Amino acid sequence: MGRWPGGTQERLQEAAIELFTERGYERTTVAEIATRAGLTERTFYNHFADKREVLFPGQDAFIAGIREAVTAAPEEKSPLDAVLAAFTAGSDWFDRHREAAQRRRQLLDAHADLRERERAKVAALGEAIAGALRARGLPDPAATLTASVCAAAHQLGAARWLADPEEGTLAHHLRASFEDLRRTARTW
Amino acid sequence: MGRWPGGTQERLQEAAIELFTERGYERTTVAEIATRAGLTERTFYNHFADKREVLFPGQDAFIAGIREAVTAAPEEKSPLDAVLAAFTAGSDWFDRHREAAQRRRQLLDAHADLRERERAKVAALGEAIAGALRARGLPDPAATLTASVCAAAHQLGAARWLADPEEGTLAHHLRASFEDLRRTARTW
DNA sequence: CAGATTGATTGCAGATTCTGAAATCACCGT
DNA sequence: ACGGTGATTTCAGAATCTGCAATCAATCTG
Repeated sequence: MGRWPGGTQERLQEAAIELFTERGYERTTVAEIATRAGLTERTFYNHFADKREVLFPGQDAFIAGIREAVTAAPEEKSPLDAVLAAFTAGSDWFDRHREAAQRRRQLLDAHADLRERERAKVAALGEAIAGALRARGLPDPAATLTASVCAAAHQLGAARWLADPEEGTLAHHLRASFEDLRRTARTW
Repeated sequence: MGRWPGGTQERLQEAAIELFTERGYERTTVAEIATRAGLTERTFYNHFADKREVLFPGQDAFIAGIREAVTAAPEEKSPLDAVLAAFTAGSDWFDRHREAAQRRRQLLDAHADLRERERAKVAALGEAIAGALRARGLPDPAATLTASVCAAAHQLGAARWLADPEEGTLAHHLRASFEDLRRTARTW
């Protein structure tokens, strides 16, 4: 639609990652990001709620997708299996963007502000899963606790996926983490 | 310690809670909080890293206390029991401040900014527990997963404690939540 | 007791984040 | 050609947060 070159969000994200990598998160201003992308500061805020959000593109859509996948999972599946299936369903997209994910992770690790936002996203993922599990008929407190631990297992799996020198798939590491979870839970 | 009236942090916290309750979080400025406490905006920032932090007094000390208690727990205790004991150890302090905790919770529930900070604190608690469990000899990934689920159970117990019309103790609700956790985990 | 020290508070300047409202711009259908 | 549409821009401004120097009163020191 528009005479403006498309991919505005993408250009802003790329500019942001470049600048954050060059000078660090705090030392780059939103105005600088926008300028590098050939846009203005105000346009940045038309696309992202705040400065941090530029590093979490599509997270809300991802969470919504997980919610729907869990809700729509076959009834006979156990809660954990339903969530694991939802996680692995679109995981090859991440496999195709492994390198970008690694760069992003370095940035998150280096700045407390960004880690705080990430933890909020993880918590939001957990709450979304909890809602979906309740919709499947799992009552509280099981829904809340199961959802929290699934979100934790997802974090664990993603961390191992990024750290794996063999470059195994995300789906593989997610399955392994859920297996570890079951093993660990038996000791509780 | 000084000619200035003591309890500066406490006065700022009370002023903040009052104003947040009256007009909401976004609609009160740091300058207003400081003025109501008889201080200046700059002094507020001498005591709190940012505007949100005024609603999380002593959280870092609390987390440090849990870390130490878990680390120092008797070796024969299971990880879950060690964490539960750490949680319940100082929980009567909260019982004595139940009403304040409820007011605080209402504020957190009403403002996404504040919930984000809370989730970050919960995550920090989880990471502290994970470190303590590793120090006790529990290897990863069990340490990470156990710590996450303990933090989740703590949240659950605290929520029930605040919602309980019978006003049962926090320790009681924490034990109940850990019991629910074990029960739920058996179904995984 | 005068003087130095200390620690908390203050004043001020300024960069930066984020918002609201109105204006601009070019594509698109009619 | 003309108006609608959606994205971008411009502008003004409030609020957050930081750095630095100054102030102030209590306490320590000789």
